[in-house]
Amino acid sequence: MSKRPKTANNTGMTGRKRATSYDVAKAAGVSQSAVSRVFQDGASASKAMRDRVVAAANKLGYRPNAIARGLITQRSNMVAVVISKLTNLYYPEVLEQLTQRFSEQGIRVLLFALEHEGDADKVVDQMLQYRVDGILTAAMFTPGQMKTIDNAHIPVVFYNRTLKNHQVCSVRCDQEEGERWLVDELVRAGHRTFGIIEGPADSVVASERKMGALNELANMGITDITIVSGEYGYETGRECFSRLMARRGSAPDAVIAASDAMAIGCIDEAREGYALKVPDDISIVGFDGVGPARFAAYDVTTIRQPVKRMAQSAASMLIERIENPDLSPEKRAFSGTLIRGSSARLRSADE
Amino acid sequence: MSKRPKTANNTGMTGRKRATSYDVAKAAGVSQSAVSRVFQDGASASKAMRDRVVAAANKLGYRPNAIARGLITQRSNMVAVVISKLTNLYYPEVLEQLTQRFSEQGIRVLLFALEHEGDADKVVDQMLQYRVDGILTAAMFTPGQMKTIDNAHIPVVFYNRTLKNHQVCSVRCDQEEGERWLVDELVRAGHRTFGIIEGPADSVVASERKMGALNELANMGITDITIVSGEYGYETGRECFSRLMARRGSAPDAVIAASDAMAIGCIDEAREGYALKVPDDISIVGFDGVGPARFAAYDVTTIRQPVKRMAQSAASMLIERIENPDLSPEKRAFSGTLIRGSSARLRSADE
DNA sequence: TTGAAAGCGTTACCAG
DNA sequence: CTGGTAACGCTTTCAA
Repeated sequence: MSKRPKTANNTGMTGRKRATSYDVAKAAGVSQSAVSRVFQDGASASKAMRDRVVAAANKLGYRPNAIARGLITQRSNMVAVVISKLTNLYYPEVLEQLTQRFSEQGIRVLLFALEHEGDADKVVDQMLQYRVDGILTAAMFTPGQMKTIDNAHIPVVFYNRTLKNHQVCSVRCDQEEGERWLVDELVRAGHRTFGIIEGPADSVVASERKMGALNELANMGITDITIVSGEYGYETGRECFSRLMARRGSAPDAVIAASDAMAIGCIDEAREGYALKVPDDISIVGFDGVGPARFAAYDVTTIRQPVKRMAQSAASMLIERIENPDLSPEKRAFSGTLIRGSSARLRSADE
Repeated sequence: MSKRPKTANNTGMTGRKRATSYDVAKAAGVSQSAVSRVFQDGASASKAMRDRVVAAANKLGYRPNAIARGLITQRSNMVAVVISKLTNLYYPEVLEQLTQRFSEQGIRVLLFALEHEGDADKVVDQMLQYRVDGILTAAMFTPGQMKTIDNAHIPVVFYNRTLKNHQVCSVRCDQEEGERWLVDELVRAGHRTFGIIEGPADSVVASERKMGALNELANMGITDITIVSGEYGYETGRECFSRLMARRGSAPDAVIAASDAMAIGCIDEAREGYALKVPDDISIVGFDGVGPARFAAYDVTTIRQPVKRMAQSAASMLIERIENPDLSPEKRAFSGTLIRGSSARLRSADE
């Protein structure tokens, strides 16, 4: 008989409390350690013992307490996933892939949804309190936040972001390359005057895209460029297009939008507000290759990110770092795919 | 000096391990219980003590271990959120609202993303192991799963679903009422022949919508009805519309689709595949009122669910049940709003 | 207000 | 292979 002070509900399982390994041990007539081993992976337990324990456990509805396990093993088997604007059309797919991949590896996802990329301060504290084994973030951290996280020795993987002056793991789509392709195609198809619809200021992705486009436009000797900016999203896209027209007086040959959602907004505003035909009167391109970009009414010319591969790569990278904390930082960049939709006048692919 | 067997890293904080309340206590020259109290809500601690502890804690980068706390308090402060198809256009907004609301209350979200509604079996086990305080689910549970959950005394709130023969909490949008409105409007505007694009078979929401529409069509004496079915989503919508046309030979007056995404698919297929003008030749309506339904090229006539209110209501309902487990089950039904888009020929609102 | 000590439900280590 | 016992880091009586 165990010397351990008994728990309050040993009087017949009528209580509200859940069964513990002690309850199972008693019911099966074995030691508590034995029960523990039966529910572990590399267990050493005879078949006979295993059967008795499992039977007792089932009868009592016993499940190992992952919280208690985490306390002793120093592994919560939870990772934090940080995402800024969940309604972004693009992130749901990322999130789905991530949770799926983590879940295959027996890792649970603690979700932190930020209103804006800058809101990370409170959540960093939460993540640390919950002792997540790793962090996968699609939002920026400040140097101070990174220091806090590093001090706690928690591996971090950035998704489509990176931190300057700081060695970090990241998985990203090469935004600049993508913009370069778009610009090249547009210029070679004869476009000479450009509008650029820039994304929100606090988004690194947005500024990479803008710089990528601007640099390549400069390379190609294009100088007639008008830039307007706003949040991501459809409504903003429409409004930005109006501002663009107001600023220029007439339509540019092509508009490069920071996201598909903005591109779609531009297309609608061009058609409805200015009676422009897309792509006959104006070419409009986006970025991401998300679902609605494929809707027939838009069929946006865009760069599709290999979301699935990126997400899986990011998850694997984080898991590796959790298992082996001394791995050095690594950056993986994926190329997007040019989607020749019908929202831009490009030369045909085989030309 | 504490009698407690010291931890391995008391030799000067150079180790990799995180600071514990013992470390802080030693650094501040107080007892460990004191540290604990300083980091609690209804604490009783003198200002002097509080200051010393906080100072020491900051120096050591101490954060209370939420896992250990959960073990002793029997409250993980985590809820499970179960969502079936995250890429559904509709769920991201729900998820964003939920996490926001929970986070305000100091509750963390453990996300379980299912591929299909039927995949809940493995995740139920996980939720129980992690001792979540409550479950909010936008996927169905089997009676067996519910029994498991009930045995563990974990409160559950269903989102847009309910369980027959089982008293459960739920928050839903009245799908049948919504379909009734759509049907009424369409019939009163003169539509007499109908196509119904049904959602996936394992979705309760989908079948409620279908039944709502069928019942009201019967009430209105409409008999010319063709039903085709498929998964939710744009591509399926297009394909379903083709099948509908093939089955009927000619276009019906109106098509009632199970979701906005399917409605959008129908619109594109009607236009591109059959050269039909929407809404002149055919009226097409959807359900949900999600973002892309508002894109100008579609402007879907639909029922908008009050997602924000629903999500907040669901979160509150669950929190109440966590705080007071004996509250009786409660069902809340919200009415949607008819959005008079331009994808259907309705009479004007003030007629 | 403060401190000592007893758990919370596991896993890890160590004899047998 | 099995059982006993010491942590894991915290909250919670209970005395002082």
